[in-house]
Amino acid sequence: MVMSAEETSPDEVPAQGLRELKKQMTRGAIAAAAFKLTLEKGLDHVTVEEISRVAIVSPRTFSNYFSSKEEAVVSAGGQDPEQFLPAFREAVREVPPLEALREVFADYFMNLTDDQLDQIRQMLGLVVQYPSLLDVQAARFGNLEAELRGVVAEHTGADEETEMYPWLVASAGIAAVRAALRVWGASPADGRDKLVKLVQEALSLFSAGLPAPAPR
Amino acid sequence: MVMSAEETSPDEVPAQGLRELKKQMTRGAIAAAAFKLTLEKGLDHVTVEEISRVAIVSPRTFSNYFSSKEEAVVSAGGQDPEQFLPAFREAVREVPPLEALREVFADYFMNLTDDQLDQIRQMLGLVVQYPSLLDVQAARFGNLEAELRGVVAEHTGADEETEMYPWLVASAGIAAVRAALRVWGASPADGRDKLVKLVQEALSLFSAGLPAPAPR
DNA sequence: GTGAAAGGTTGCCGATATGGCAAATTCACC
DNA sequence: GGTGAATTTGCCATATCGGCAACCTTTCAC
Repeated sequence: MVMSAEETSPDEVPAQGLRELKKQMTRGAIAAAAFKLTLEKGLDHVTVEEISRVAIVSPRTFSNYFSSKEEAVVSAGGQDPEQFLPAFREAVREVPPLEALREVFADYFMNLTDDQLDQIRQMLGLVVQYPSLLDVQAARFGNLEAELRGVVAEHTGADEETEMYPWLVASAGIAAVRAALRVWGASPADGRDKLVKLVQEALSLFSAGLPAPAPR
Repeated sequence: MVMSAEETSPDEVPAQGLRELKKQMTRGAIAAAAFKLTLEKGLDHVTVEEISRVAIVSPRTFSNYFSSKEEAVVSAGGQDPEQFLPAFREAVREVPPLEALREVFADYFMNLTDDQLDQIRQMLGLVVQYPSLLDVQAARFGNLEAELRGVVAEHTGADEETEMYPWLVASAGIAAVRAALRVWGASPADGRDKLVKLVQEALSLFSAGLPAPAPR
């Protein structure tokens, strides 16, 4: 009989060893190079070739990982769906979906390092400056939204094809994060705590039905 | 003395005459060609050159109007921000923002022709089939969202830079439309009325704070 | 009308990007 | 250590992106 094949090592081997690790490092190196060069020289003075040179890969390899320089730049922000899904899956079993989103996102932002926060600020700047980056970022958020939607559908038993609830909840979660990031990004003095507070506030507003503010 | 210069004709001259009109026709012809060819041959078997040939313009002119074939295809869907903004501006003075969105979108979908509805269904199919089209469509929705947000901010006196409310309301409006479209698109038998009903229902759910459905 | 200015379209073309294919290299596993 | 699978790379054909200048059409003032 053959054993389960993942029993090789006791500790932290990601999935299948060196191979996967190097792939992540390559991807990270390319993304980091793209991000750094864009900050330095502006998006349109950066070419795939130069990014590849800095990341020490061939241009052909760049294409294996990203389909455009914009994608590489934006992906330097982190925030892959995998970052949130397990925690969300867990949280949604304990509390209502919107509440679960609040927990998961607050937790994520609360535990960022200072460097990561700085990077997010820089990314916000780039995204505001270059519409093409904004579009790519929107696409990334769209992917995350789709994953969240799937979890909501799975958990509540609602069919994505015929019920809007999963769509609306997932959209609300993403919208909360985006709004919080943008407003936070506008105040350079604000730190991690403020960002967390904004995210929670945004989701609370959704829970409250987005009441219209008092007219002036 | 010179008169106001727009008094030329009694009826429907769009803005500044033939020039603008021809531009819109050119844009429409390119978009229609791109859409039609994509339906017939699939996105990746369509080139800018072919689209241009069908639309009877030079490839160079294609570039003057669209920055990619994806953009041309998606823009065939209509739904430019200009379609909604005036009505929304008006409605938001009478009722709360979410309610205004409900009115405006319901009104828009209710008054579509059958041909337009068919086209929307076809576009939904393409967007589901080709992720790159989905991304471009998301970008377009993003533009509309930004315009709506501006109106909300202007009307409520909330500063987009420092307050999340305009972001959240505009996001909810777009999310409602997207969810309604997708769910509607999954049932080929449903007509205009159903779509309108879905949009209204989605916005009602937002107003109600997205209550979690009863667990099963 | 008529002529001049403004705006749109096009051809030309270089810089880049995209992605198939096969050879070369690297890693996993026995 | 050796073998098979996965990754990287070079080569290269096709396609896109846009600057520039010439050409054509509409607008506007007289």
